[in-house]
Amino acid sequence: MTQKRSTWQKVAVREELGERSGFISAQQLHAEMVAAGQKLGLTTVYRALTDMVESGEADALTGSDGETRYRICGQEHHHHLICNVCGKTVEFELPGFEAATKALALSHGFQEVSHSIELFGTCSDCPRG
Amino acid sequence: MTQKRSTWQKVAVREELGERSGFISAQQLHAEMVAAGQKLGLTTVYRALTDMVESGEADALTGSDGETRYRICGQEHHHHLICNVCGKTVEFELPGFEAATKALALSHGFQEVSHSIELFGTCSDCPRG
DNA sequence: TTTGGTTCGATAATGATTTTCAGTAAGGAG
DNA sequence: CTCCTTACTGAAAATCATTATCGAACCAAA
Repeated sequence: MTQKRSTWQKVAVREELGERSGFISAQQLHAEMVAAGQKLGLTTVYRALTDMVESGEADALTGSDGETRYRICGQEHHHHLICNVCGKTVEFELPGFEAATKALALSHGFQEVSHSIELFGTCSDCPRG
Repeated sequence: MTQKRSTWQKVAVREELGERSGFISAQQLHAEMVAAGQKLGLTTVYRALTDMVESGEADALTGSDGETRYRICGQEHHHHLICNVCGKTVEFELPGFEAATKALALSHGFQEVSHSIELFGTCSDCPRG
């Protein structure tokens, strides 16, 4: 059976991503790793990130510009509070909301409901616009 | 100053979009309009849709597949409940939630907060998976 | 070291969206 | 109504992120 191998490339991607607190695109992450002297291919970075998302190690977030950004995160269900300026991300939970949305969806006849909740703003470290 | 002109193409896109209850991609909308006998360019459809989003006449939603889908909607603040199968969309509001998210964001030092909330599920008209 | 996979990564391909740019047509001025 | 000015149109080319190809590199183990 196909089992995953641990390579220095994958480890490097995981570490590089782990050093950040916000979301970053595959392209950008790759560019910075190359700039830092690590020789790996863009394809590999994409593969490593995709693997991490599948295994629940990272979250993927597709922005309105069509670019997908990634971030290390825990496996528990949570949502994100994201700074528009610096990209800093805070995870949070909203007790009661899960149930409320589910009830609302059911009242409209929807089943197998999932939800996507993201809050965007400017964090205290960044100048206000 | 640059003012907008009204063309039959823009009107046609607005009408075609208005006849639908769910989100649809620019490509798909264009394909159906052409199939229906209307001769207009894909570029024009993109432009018309972008204009409508800017003017608040429509909502744009970028999915995880990188495709942007559009839908006619009112200007009041609302969220969407979307069927994964047929694309049917229901608008809803969540009284109290707006305040809750804002308070949560502020407690983390974030300001100028906006949020994105989408619920996905299978509607009563579609077979469950 | 030979074998049988898995992984790498340069490059080509894909596919949605945008840009170009020359030709078309609103819509106000006369 | 006719003439302009300039936004609009749309076919084709350009972008750009992401994915597919496929031979080379690599790992574990027999």
